Amino acid sequence: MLDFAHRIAKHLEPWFLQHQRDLTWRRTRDPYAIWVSEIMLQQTRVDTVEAYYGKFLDRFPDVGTLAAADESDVLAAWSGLGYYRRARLLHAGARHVAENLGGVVPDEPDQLRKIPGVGKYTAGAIASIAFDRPAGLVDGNVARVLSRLQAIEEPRLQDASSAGHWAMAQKIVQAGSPRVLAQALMELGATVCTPMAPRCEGCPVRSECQALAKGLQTAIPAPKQRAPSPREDLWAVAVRRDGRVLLEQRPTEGLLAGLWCLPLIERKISDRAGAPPRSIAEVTGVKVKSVEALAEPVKHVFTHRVWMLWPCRGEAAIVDMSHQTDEGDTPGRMWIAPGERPRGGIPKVTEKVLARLGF
DNA sequence: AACTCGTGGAT
DNA sequence: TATCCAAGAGT
Repeated sequence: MLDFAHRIAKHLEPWFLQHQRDLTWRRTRDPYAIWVSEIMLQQTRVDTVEAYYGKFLDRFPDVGTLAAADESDVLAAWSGLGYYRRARLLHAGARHVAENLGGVVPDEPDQLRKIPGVGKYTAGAIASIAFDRPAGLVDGNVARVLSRLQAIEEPRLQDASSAGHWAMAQKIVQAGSPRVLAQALMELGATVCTPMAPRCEGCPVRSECQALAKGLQTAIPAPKQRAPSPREDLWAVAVRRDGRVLLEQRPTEGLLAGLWCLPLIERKISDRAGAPPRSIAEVTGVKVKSVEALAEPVKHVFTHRVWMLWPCRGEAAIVDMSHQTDEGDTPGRMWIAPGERPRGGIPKVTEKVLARLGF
């Protein structure tokens, strides 16, 4: 008589081999390429990653190339993908592997964990998927699948940090091909055992599912409540000079750290009659005259806050040309023409506002 | 341990 | 429209 983990594995392996989606990163066994895919896929949907993955690998085809690259170029390739710290950590990780490991991606989870940006999940994913090592992994999909299969109703035991899930995932991937089973657990969660309306009719392990037996498949896992996002109203100041617009680099800490945005200035309640304040007399060291509000605000929703960006236009006053450098301006400051973009990271929110302004 | 960090699709 | 949350990691 097979134990639970072996019964799951027995059903899951043939199901995955027949029903898996054709995803670009499943066409390679290059550990570096799989590593890149896992970083991109953190908290990010498959369809979104597909739009970036091939271009990124074309640009940075191996560890050495990525390690030797400038961070600004890595961020440029990541622009629009979000969670930009991932790009910096991936870059640092490539340097770690190039400098300390001879450019060879390790196959042991303990060694993988030492790579910047590689946590418990990603270490298990690279070890199992790239090297077929019996390393368990628990992401949001696996946590949901295992919670339902075992009808775990305690919220603390449902999420991906649960030690019980890690132990069970380990047992399951060891009961067959780790490479197949690790991906199969996630694929099941992504395509069948979905959060909202699980397709239990087509589930290869429905005979093992205690949640289904108890009618709890939509009650598990319990929905987690999140605090409402505060709204921030900001003036997005388009300072123009000679047909160009001013971008500035955000602070090195916090939201959109180090990325290129239009200068943003708090829009106070007292401003809301419609006019930008006279306090926008200087932006990023550039003197501004004749500030005028433009059209509707750009709404941008982050995980923990909402930005309402109110575009306004100002003409640059006489600029002190001693600020000019060979790169074109002061570090952290850039004038761009329509269609032009600086090296470095540009978040989607910047692109939204630039599009509104015709840049 | 709770919080931070982007974006977009599904419902 | 509002809400959830996705192949998480670092602090």
